[in-house]
Order: sequence, then structure tokens, then C-alpha cells
Amino acid sequence: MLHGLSINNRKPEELRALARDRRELAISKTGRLKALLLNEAKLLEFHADLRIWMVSSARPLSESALPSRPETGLVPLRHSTLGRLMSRMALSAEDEQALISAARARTFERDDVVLAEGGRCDALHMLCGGAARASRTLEGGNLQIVSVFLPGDALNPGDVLLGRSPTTISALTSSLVLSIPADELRSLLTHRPSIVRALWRETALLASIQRERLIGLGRKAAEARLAHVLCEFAYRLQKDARDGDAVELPLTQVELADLLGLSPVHVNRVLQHLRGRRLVEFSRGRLVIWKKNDLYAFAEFDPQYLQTELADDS
Amino acid sequence: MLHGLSINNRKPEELRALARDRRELAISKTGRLKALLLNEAKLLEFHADLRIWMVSSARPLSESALPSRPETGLVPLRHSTLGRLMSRMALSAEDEQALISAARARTFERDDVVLAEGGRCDALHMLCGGAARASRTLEGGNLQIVSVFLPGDALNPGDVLLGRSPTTISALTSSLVLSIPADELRSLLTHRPSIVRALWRETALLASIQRERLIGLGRKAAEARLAHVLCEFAYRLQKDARDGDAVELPLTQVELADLLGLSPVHVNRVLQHLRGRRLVEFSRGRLVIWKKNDLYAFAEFDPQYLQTELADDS
DNA sequence: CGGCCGTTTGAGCCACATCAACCGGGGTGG
DNA sequence: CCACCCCGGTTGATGTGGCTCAAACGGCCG
Repeated sequence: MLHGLSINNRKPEELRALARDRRELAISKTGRLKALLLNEAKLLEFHADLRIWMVSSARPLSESALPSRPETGLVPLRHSTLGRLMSRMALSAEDEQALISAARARTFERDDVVLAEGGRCDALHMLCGGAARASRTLEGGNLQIVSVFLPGDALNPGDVLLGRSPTTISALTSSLVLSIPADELRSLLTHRPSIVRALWRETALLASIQRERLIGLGRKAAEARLAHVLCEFAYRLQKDARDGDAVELPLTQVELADLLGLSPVHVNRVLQHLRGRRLVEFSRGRLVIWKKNDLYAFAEFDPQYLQTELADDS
Repeated sequence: MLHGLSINNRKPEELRALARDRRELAISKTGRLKALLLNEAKLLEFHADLRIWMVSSARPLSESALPSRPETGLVPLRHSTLGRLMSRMALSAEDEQALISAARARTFERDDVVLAEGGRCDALHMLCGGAARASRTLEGGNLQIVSVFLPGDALNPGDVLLGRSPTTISALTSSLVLSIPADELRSLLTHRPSIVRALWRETALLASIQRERLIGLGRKAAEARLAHVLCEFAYRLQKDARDGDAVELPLTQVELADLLGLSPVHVNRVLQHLRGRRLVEFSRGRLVIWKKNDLYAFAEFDPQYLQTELADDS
């Protein structure tokens, strides 16, 4: 796979060619391998897009910098993952460009460590493709997953400010991460207040998610706890999903257990029970919500806390 | 007590007089009532200080504004609670003054609600005296405490940005809260980048604390979980405490239970067990750590995550 | 075909919950 | 000043959700 093949010194065309190879290879394959190849293809294409974007937008800045983000123009990434990342941060075109230009892209394979526990945290990382987790290993060998990151999430918006990484951040699947080294980040932060705001908001959002999980861990039974995270993931992956829609969630039951503070065995049983009640279904990375409303009610899940833009009712 | 007596339209001298009354009254009293009266006296004096500070520093700004915060000069609050709050935020004298001038002070009695769950969150609140908690009540009637706030903490640095209050914030004891309304805050944030930074850092710090608690809830046994929060509180209240020092921690066993996701009965038993091992002692609001190192090790507590200034080793 | 990883199933056990009663101090009301 | 009462803490008995250990299963890949 991508192992060992360097991405950073290749031209966009090469990357696209590699991606095409992956896609062709995928046709003849089946199951997990196929998914893997397609995922890699996506990452490669994304990387190519990124290169093109960085080069093409390096020059014509002052003239294309409309006050609000333009839907047309040189930016070909509006609907790509990078686009989603950026639109969530709600930055001006200028700020976007400054941010992305300072970034270095890197791919990680499953279980690769992006940032080790206890080390100095000298770069801001953002996840563009794949999935990642932040976890802590206790003395007994127990593992607790603290956060699961999906494309568009910042991995350490708070830690980069405090300067230390309190958890290990590692990839759940092949992932693409944009990293901004500390010194470049520093200058971005001093000159671009809206980037500070955006990172502050990311920090607050991450904290919101952790808070909900905390409440679940403290006071909900296993079933509601599990149901809640499934709601959360479904919503984060696809806000407007209808009953019966499926989303890809690259987690095993063991990882769910480490996330929920349960044993894998129990996760399995609870999952079966939820399936039996025809509320949700989750197996080998495929999540289907059958009765969204019932599930939300059962899990006491209110997507409010995941909203990035504030709705302005009452 | 303070119930019903308006604080906001009194002169500093009056407030000081009231505080003196409280202290005198306290002498003849005993136990809890005494503590209560002393606490109120402190709050009143604090309030008086605040008034004086605001008036006296309203004018001579540009001349007294040294680049870094001056140890001398007009500021009489360096060692008061307000001083600690400010020094933690590490703002310049100008920013400090702008922040405090925009604030309105208010006192709350035990169980008074500062900010209700689900409501719009239209002010930034900072705790100057007393203690407070953020909690969520579930449908079953179960309560989970999400955060405990001590003097100097911001109560909702993240929520004020996201615009909604996801938890109920209420006072644990008579407390004094500085509040900055949203519109004043907005203008502070646009004109004073270091205030944004400070609030971002507060958000990150709060998230750190929640993360540690999350790890405990997920994967630690009741005993280590309890030991950990006791370490946390002792450290937050008095970083440099020696073995055997006592600190005041205004929590009941029931509240500890709601914080740790345990039953009150079990908290009691675990507390006894820890006391039996001569590690910690906690009763009626008085916390004593007997063997700091042993306790830290047992709880896997590393104060790193509470550090506000980054140590620059390695 | 064989091995591996993720899932499934079953049996027994333990940490912690629940229920219920009692204690003890200190503040309040008679 | 005494009696009561309320609240926070303490104790015991009993129940159970979720854990552990152990083994089998099934798809996927080599």
C-alpha cells in the first residue's frame, strides 16, 4: 500500500496517476481491501488537489480576495474535504490561503502515531481524510479513547496552545493530516485574529463532544451510552441522513469499547440488543440508523451541541 | 445572610462595614455558620476592593500602562482573588482594566443558578470567590456534575463562543461572579487579541480537566477515580501544599458522587478506605492529603495538565 | 488450505448500585 | 435552654450490570 512510498515530492499528475491505479486495482478486489484501495485513491487525489490549489492561489491574492468567500474563481476545492474543513472554520479567502500555505500534508496508516502522549506539542494538526483517535493508556494496560476525529476536525486545537500533548493521537484508517508547525502557527495567530477565533471554536467544540461523552460515562447505562455515540457519529458524518441511510464508521467493537469504557464482550451484546430493537445496526464499519427519532430519544441525544453555526431562534 | 441585600448600589465603605459586621458576628459563632460568615465577609471585602479598583484605575491609564504588568502602582489587588484571576489570564494592565471595567459583579447563594441549561448564553462569567459547578440532569433524574469551578476560573469560556449553555451552572457556596455581557464582550474580543487568547486558553484548560475526568470515569476503579479528583482539587486550590496541609473544598459526598458517576454510599466507603490507608482524608469540606507522592502515584495523577504556564524543559 | 482478526456465545464472578435504617451535630423553634 | 429536626454521613443486606475467562465462529487474505 502507501507504506513507504513518499508522497511529498511528487507532482500532482503523478499523484493522480497513482490514485487511478488504486481505483483500477480496487475493481477486481472485494470487501475490506477494496475499501482500503478506494480510501487511498481518495487521499492521493486529495493530495493532488491540495498541491494544485497551493500553487495556483499563491499569486493572485489581493484581487481575488472578495469580502466573503467566493463561490467561483480559482478555488476548485469547495466541495472536497479540504473545502469542508475550511467552510467549517468560516475563514476569509485570505486567511484560508495563509493557513493552508503554512501547512505540510502527511499520510498515516492505521495505528501510526501522529502525536505521542506526553511529548511537546509543536504543531497544529488537522484531519482531512480518514479517521483518528486520541487515547490514553493507563498503568493497568487499560486504554481509554478520549476523542474520535473525522475529516474536518482539528486534532489538537487546545493542546497546541498549552504546549503539551496529553494523549496519544493515532490513525484509525489511512489518513491525511495537514500540519502547521508551531513557529508558522505563531505568526498566523498574531496576524490573523479570525484564525485564532476559529481554533478557539474548534477547541470549544471538541470540549462539547467530550462533555457529552463524560455525562454518558458517568450516568448512562451501557445501552444508552452506545446509542449516543452512534448518534453522534452518524450526525457528524452526515447531518441530514434519513432513516435507513448507511454511513462508514471505521471502528471495531473493541475500539467502541475503549471509547465507552466498556468491555468488548459487552459492547457486542448491547449492539445485538439495539439491533434487535431495530434502532441501529453497526457491523464491520457500516452504521445504519433505522429509527432516528426513537434512537435520539432513547439516547437522549440532542445534536445542538454539535452545531457549528449558531441557530438564531429565541 | 446576604439574601436580599443589594450589593450593587453600595459604596465601598459601606461594604467594608458590612464585612466587618460579619467577621465580628463570626467570632461568637461556631462550625459551619462561622465559615459561612467569614466567606461572606471575604466576598464583601472583595466587592469593595473591586469598586475602588475600578474607580481609581479609570483615569490614569496611558501613563501607568507599563509594557508588562507592574508590581507596584495603583493596583491594590495583586494578591486578592481578582489578582489571581487576572494573573492567570496574563493580560497587560490595559487589557485587565478593559476586561474588569466591562464586568458586572453579582453574588449567588448556594444552589442559585448562574446559567440555566439549554438557554442562550449571552455573557461571559468568571468566578471570583466561592465555588460553582456545571451539571446536567438526565431523564431518569440522575445528575452528572461536569465541572467544578474554583476562584479564578472562567465558568463558560467555550459556551459563550458557541452561544448556548449546555449545562446548568450553579453555586456550591456563596459566590461572587463577574459577568461580561455579550455585546461588551464582542467589542473586547475584536479590539483586544490577548483577551481572545486568554479565553481560548481557559477553554483548553477546562477541556483538559474534563478529559482527565473522562479517562477516570471510563477506565479507573472508584478508588483511583476519587483519589484523582481529590488530587486535582488540592492542587488547584493550593499548588504547593505540603503533606498534611488542609484545604477547604466545599463539596458533600453526594456531590462527589455526582461528579464521579458513583453512588453516595460507595463514595463514603471508598473515602473510608482511603482514610484507612492514610493517604487522604476528607470530611465536611476539609481536605487533607497525608502522602502526596503515594496518592499521586495511586491515582495516576500528573499535575502537568493543570499547568497554566508551560514549563520549558526538554 | 491455513491463519488471523473481528465477532459471537456461555459461565461465573465482582464492583458497585439500591434500599433501608441509624447516627450525630448544629441550627431552629418552642 | 431544651427538644426537635434536618442534613450529611455511616452501616448492613441484598441485587445486578457489566467484567473476565475461555472457546468457537466466520470472513478475508496470503
